Parts: sequence; structure tokens; C-alpha cells
Amino acid sequence: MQSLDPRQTSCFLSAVQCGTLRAAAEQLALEPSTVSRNISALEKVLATTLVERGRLGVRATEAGELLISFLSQQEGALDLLQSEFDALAGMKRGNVAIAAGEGFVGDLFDNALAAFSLAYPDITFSLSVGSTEDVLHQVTSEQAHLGLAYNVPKTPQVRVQTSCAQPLVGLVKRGGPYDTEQPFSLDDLAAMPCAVPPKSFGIGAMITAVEAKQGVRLRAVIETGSISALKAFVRNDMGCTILPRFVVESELSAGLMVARSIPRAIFPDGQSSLIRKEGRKLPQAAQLLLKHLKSMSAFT
Amino acid sequence: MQSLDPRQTSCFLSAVQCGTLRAAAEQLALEPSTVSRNISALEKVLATTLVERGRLGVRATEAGELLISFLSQQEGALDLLQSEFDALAGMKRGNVAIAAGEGFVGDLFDNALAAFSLAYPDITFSLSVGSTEDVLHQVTSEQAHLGLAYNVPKTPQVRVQTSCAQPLVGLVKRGGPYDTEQPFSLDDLAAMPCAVPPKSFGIGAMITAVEAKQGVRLRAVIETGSISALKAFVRNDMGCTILPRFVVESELSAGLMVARSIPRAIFPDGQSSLIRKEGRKLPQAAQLLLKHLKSMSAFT
DNA sequence: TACTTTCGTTGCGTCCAGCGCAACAAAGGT
DNA sequence: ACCTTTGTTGCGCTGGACGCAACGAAAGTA
Repeated sequence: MQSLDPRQTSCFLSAVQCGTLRAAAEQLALEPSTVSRNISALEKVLATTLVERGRLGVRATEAGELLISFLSQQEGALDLLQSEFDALAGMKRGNVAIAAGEGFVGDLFDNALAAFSLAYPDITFSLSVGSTEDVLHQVTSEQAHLGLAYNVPKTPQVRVQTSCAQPLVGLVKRGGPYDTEQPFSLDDLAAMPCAVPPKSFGIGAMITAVEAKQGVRLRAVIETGSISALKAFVRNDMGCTILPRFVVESELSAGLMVARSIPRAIFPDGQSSLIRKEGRKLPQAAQLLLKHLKSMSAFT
Repeated sequence: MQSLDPRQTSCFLSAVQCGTLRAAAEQLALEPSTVSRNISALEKVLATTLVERGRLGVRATEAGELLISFLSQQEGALDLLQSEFDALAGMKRGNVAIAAGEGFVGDLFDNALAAFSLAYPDITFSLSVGSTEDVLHQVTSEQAHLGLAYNVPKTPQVRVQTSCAQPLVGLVKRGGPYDTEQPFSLDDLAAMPCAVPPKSFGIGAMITAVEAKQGVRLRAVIETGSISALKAFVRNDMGCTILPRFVVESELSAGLMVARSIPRAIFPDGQSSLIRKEGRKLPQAAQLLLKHLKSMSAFT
């Protein structure tokens, strides 16, 4: 009964993920020859070909796909084992991988992670920031334990742990030329330059849907996934952006910008959601964090 | 995300199985210092104590028990992966473990394994020979993939893949003093010396049941599980033995002995069965062999 | 109580398995 | 036709892992 050498399997996984042995070598800080040899050794141990090789790089064979799946399951099982150890020892330790829309980041740190880290100093985090699509993908592919996103589409693979209606508001510089000092009508919005997120973001998708439904087009001067850029757009009085209120709590408090509501007839309420993969057993640390994330502004 | 080094885990498993590091070292052909270091390294990687150490040796901690369980599951998953590889590649390779009553051995080789091995030269076999009880145990404890036995009792753990009614016949030397040249009555059988298998054999159990029911006792001069011995008993004209016909096909063809039928009123038909453990997923090679075994004389 | 035996551990020296480097052949791109 | 990038292989180097020896601790025995 043979067993698998972690150095060999990590070379294999990296190679099929990167697409070439040389890219894998770079990722692993090894030489291509090392990666090549380790994969060959693994193929010998398992007596099967794991990758197709060529000038265009490598691709997993069907057997390779089986091994990827096996290793993924094994990693999950090892995570579980580790968290069982942690639970057993009464220690709260581990790493939690979070994928979040950038809009959540301020809220996440201000209203959750700061206090949590104080209580559990041995728990670490991996935070990746991206679109609603990215968050969804990270959660379903088990690269992230938890996801924070806006307007997550319903999918059987994802369990919405908690969510909250979060209407979009129009954000402009207080007292600037775009500040009409009253709720925005669609005409108001259409008349001024806007900065919006792309469609892969929950907000961007919603804006696109409203444009289609209302037969109107916003003057999207800037389209970006960067919340900082959207904020900077407003801060510099270049026009208006449309975001959920919780994204800019601190800027509103500081009086840098004002939020004007938009009638529900134009923009129905969106949802901010805390998600996890359905059926995935989370390590202890992630389960602990789950409870704390409910105190975020996004969910109140 | 750490992973487990097979050298470390094998030292750990051996130590908890053997009870001392020194015994494990001996088993693994290593030095005690090596085993000690490997276990310590594993504990460091997992950040938990896996064994309690003392003058009386080592014992797994609760965390250690979790790891043992994990490694066992991993080994099972790896076996399955390997057989998936085999199936995928269309390669006919692997080892099939068979447990059989000795009576099946001739039939097994003559009518199944010879042709099968020609067609699949890379498939190997482990054959253990024993009683019906032994066969049953080997199959249910997954030491054997397939079992060949006579009069297998019904049990939910066992699936009978194929079976066939196989009446017992009286076997005597052709033309010898015990050859009455007509079917045996119970009195005939009781009057001559017999060689019979023990009760743990399907045949032996059946004989015992008939003795009880008919209120008669055979002169069991020899009781043995060795089919060769039973045949030799007849070949030397020492008396009669009682077996299913397929056990002695070649001897009958060669004219060395004759088979006289026994009325069903005395011995109801027995069953020869090909069995496997219910719910166990068989490797590809065993599944292939399964089909071929149906052509044995025992099942026609 | 004193001595013996067996346990796991640690210091130290040795060595070879696995690495990096360089060069190569093959295949796709320009 | 030439260039670039791919994966592979020969060869030399080295440090990680091993064996050996000795140690301290704990249980067994006389």
C-alpha cells in the first residue's frame, strides 16, 4: 500500500493549476526539473499518467482529474481533522479564509474582525477581495470558508447564513453641484456623471437590470470594481455613485459625502449576504467567526 | 495548509500498533531514534500530542485515535482511487483475493483461472483455502474479494452472486468391494467406512444434519478438511466419501472412481455459491473475474 | 534496597536522495 | 527560417534524515 508524497502532489497540483511546469516551478520556488521529476515520480508510484505534456504546457488527464478531486477531499478531511484536534485541545486556533466584496471590507474590520482577533489571537485570516462572482466562486470551490457579497444569486451550492435588505443610495459630495438635497429621481441620476461597478458585482448587475427595465442609461463615466475609486470619484465631486449605505458609513459620519435615497420603484432593495458552501463542514475557527460576522452593519 | 509525511505517519501507526517505539523500529527496520524523531516531527506539524510515552511504551492519545481513524479512511480512499485509475485506463491489473473451499480448487483452475490468466496476464490472485466458515469470515472481513463455498448460510452481510444446486454423491473406487453398481441407500452408506469433512465445511454440516434427522451414524473413519485426502481415501479403496460431483470431475473422467447418486430423501440438494460482501465496491479486476467464475462446473 | 532491564530521547557523524544548474530536443509562434 | 518556450535529462553538490552510541528515567527482580 503506497502513499503519496506531499512534495510530489504539490508539484502536480501546482502544475495543473498554473498550466505549465515552469510556472509551477516559479510558484513553488523550485526548478522546472524538480517539478518535472516529482510529477514523473508520482506517476510511477500511481502507475498512471496524470498530465498530458506538450509545447503548450500541461493539462490533467482524466486520471489526473481524479487525483485532484481526491487531494481536494483529503485536504478538506485534513482541515476537519485539524479542527477536531483544536476543538479537542480546547484551543481556538486556525485560519479562516474569507472572500468579500470590497464594500464589506471597512465594515468587516470595524465591526467584526477587530474585536474577534482580540478574543481569539491565534486565529488568522486569509481575505480575498473581488466581485460577487468572484466571492461565489471562491466559496463554491472551497477556497474560502465564508463569503460576503451583495445580491448573491440563489444557487443550491450556497447556503446564505444571514442576509439583510440593504437599499442602494445615491452618494454625492455634500453641498456640491450634484447635491440636490432631496431624494434622487431616475432623471436626476441619468443627468449626472456616474461611477458604477461592473456587472460581475451585485450592485453592477442590479444597475444594469434597472437600466433595462426603465429604458434609461446612466452616464457611467467610470466603471470599476474598486470601491476606493468610487469613493474618490464622489470625494472629488466628479459626480454620483450608487452603493449600499453600509459601504460608506465612516465617510458619511465624517460628513464627506451625503446619501440621498432612491425610490424603491427605481431600485428595489438589494441584499447583503454572508454565505458558505452548502454541505461543507467548517473548521471550528470559521464557525466561531460566523457568529461574530452577524454584528456587521451589512446585516443590521 | 500542511500535509502529512508518509514516513512520519507510518512510524506513528507502527508505534501505536506495536506498543513501543523499539518494537516499531524493529518492524520498520529503523532505529528507535528515527521512529522517535518522526513521531515528534508529526506532532509538531499537527501541533498536538499523538502518543503518551512512558517506560511501558506508548499509547495513542485521543488526538492520536483521531489520526489513526483519519489515516485508515485515507488508505481506503487511496485504494478506491487506485481502482478508479485501473478502471479508467482500461488496464486489467491488480490482485484478486479469493477464499475457496478446497473442493472448488480444481474446478476453479480448470474452468476459470487458466483461461482468465491467459486473457489478463497482469491480474494476480491470492487464494486461501478453507472451510465454509473460513470462506465466510474472509469475505465478510474483507480479506477476500470473492468466496467459493458450499451451503453458505444466509447472512445480510453476504451477497450470493451466483449459485447452483449441487447434489452430494457417494464416491467409491470403480469395481471395488464398495461399488454396489447402483444408487446408495442410507444403510449402504452406514455399512461402509467413510471419510468426511468436519462440520465447519458445508458438506460436513449437511452430513451431520442428515445423521441427526435419520437417526443413523456414518462410520466416519477419517474426518478431514483436505479434499486430496478424501480422494486418496477413495483411490486406495478404503471406503466411501461424500462430495458434490464437480469436486471430482477429472477423477471421474479418468475412470478412477465412480459416483453413485444418493436419494434426495436422504440428502437434499446442497448449493454451491459464489459470494461477495454486500455493499463492498470491488476493484475492477475482481469484477472481471466475477463474470468468468460463472463458467465453473460448480455453477452449471 | 540495590541492581538490572527496557523504555524514549538526544548528540554527533555520515551519506545519499533530491535539489539546482546547464544543456538539450521538440514544438509552436512570428 | 528563425526565435521562443516547453519539458526532460546528465551531473555535481549539499543538507536533511538516518544510524550509532550514550544517556536518564522508570519499572522489574533478587
